[in-house]
Amino acid sequence: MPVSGFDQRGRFLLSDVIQNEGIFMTWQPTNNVEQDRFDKLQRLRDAGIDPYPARVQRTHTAQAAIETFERAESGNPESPEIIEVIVCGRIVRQNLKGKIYFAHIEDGTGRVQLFVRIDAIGEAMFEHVRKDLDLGDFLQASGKMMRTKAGEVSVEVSELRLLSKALSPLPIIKEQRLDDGTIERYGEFSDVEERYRQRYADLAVNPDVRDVFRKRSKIIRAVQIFLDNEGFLEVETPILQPIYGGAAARPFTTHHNQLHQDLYLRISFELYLKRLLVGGYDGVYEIGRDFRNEGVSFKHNPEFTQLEFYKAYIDYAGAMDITERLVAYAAQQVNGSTITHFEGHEINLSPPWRRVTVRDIIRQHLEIDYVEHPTAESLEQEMRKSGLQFRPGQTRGKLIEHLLGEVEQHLIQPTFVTDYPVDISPFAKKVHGDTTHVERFEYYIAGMELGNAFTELNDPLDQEERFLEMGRLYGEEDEDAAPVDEDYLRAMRYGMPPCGGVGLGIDRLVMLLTNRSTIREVLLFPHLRARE
RNA sequence: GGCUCAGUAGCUCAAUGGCAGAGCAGUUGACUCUUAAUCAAUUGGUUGGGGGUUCGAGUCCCUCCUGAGUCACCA
Repeated sequence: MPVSGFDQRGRFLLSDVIQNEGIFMTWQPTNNVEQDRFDKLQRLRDAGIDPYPARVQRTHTAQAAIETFERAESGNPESPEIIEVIVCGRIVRQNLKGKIYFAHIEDGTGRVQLFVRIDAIGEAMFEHVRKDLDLGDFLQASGKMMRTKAGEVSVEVSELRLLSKALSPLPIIKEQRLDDGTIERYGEFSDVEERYRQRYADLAVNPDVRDVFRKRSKIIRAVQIFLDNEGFLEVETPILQPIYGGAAARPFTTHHNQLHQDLYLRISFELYLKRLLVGGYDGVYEIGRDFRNEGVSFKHNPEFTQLEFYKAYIDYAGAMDITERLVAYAAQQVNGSTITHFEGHEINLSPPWRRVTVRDIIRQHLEIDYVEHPTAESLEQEMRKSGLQFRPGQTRGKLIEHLLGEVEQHLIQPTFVTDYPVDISPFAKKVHGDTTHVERFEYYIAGMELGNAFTELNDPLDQEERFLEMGRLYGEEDEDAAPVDEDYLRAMRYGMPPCGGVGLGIDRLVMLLTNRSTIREVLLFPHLRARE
């Protein structure tokens, strides 16, 4: 029945519509592999086999089936107790050998081999096994646990059910376990773009990738446990904000239709979390997504996961203490060690970390002492003399930040860089007796900034002045200059206890602890440009 | 956004401006203990899209798309 046009759901039907069990399909096999699989699907349906049944039974995971058998075997090596199992999983390797069929199926716990004899399941079913099963299909297998002559613990299958037919082929990876226990791979799915665009396929065939995200989950859990044990309260604050702030970044904007209100996706949690200290909590933290409408790079994604924590009655030195213990704890929990290996570097995360001022670190690496250059003009001149490339006409604070950027790549071992110029740090308290610097630190590991922290400014009048000063520095039209948050100032006027606050880029921490060189490798679905 | 590099079969990759190929997977056949199974035969391509140069373009030129690296940007 040749048809083209729009169907009821608005899908355009490009070609002949195939009617299949009452389902109208617009999908067509795109190559001979898919065509073959589609033919198999039809054959199974014609034989009365549902390729996508709803009911499933499972008594054991792959791992549990093997472990249960091995326990029984070690208890009675001669005639081990009979272990009946029903296991489920995806076919990741199959091998037909005449009238027997071997397959490895994989579930979330690992792989187990199926051993299928034609005598055990009957000729009709074995014919489907011979002809209609593919790598990627999901099976349910019932049978007794046994050990093959080659010594592999397997399920001797008495009943086999198809759970899900895979119409598109997963990229095949063959593996060989070498004598030393390492696994050698033959063939791979390594095209970076396709791996990110089809992360499901990447995860399905690359166990290393699955491990990264298991570790990511563990890291976040470790951070939560650590902070909970330190007496912090985990909270959630608005992602949709009428006024963005707490960082210098361009926001994403959106709109609430019924309220007729423009809203911003948050660029930080800072101003909401500190309102909670005003409210009487001694310590709060939030782990969540920040959104910044800026460039994408190996360490920047438009949305990224941030940890911020604030604790009353500590200053930035106390914040450093918590930070280094937190990171070391996470490393210990996920890797079993506070030593981590990143791109050839061995990095020791054990406290205490090196502490050095912005001024000293720049002096050490670039031989420029910005204190000797009290104006932007003078500092620019000095920077030009050193052959540095930079955008002219910036504030002195921005220039100092640029200098720090030049130093960043050298900070491999964990380093707290402290005492920042006041004009780039509107939420930090000034260093006692120094009106030009604030009690702030950023911390660097493996040449990457992991986070940023201050002795939080709790003087509402100073804060208001800083807001206004920022506005003057950035200019009205600069989106990086967040609007003055009057409600935040009102909160400050009720009184906020002295406190320290820390931000930590979770994605970068995951990069560090999993030895991945780009943020995209630790994001399940990194942002990519849409394909046309 | 600038610069550099890359895009060839489902996957991983070859191909001096001269017949678009291999391995894996797939298909057909053999095999009742395989495990990168093996053996025999075999299908599969708009070489990212469009344009140009040339007798002839995967290859050279222009342009667009996508990605990677790098710079710029990024409290």
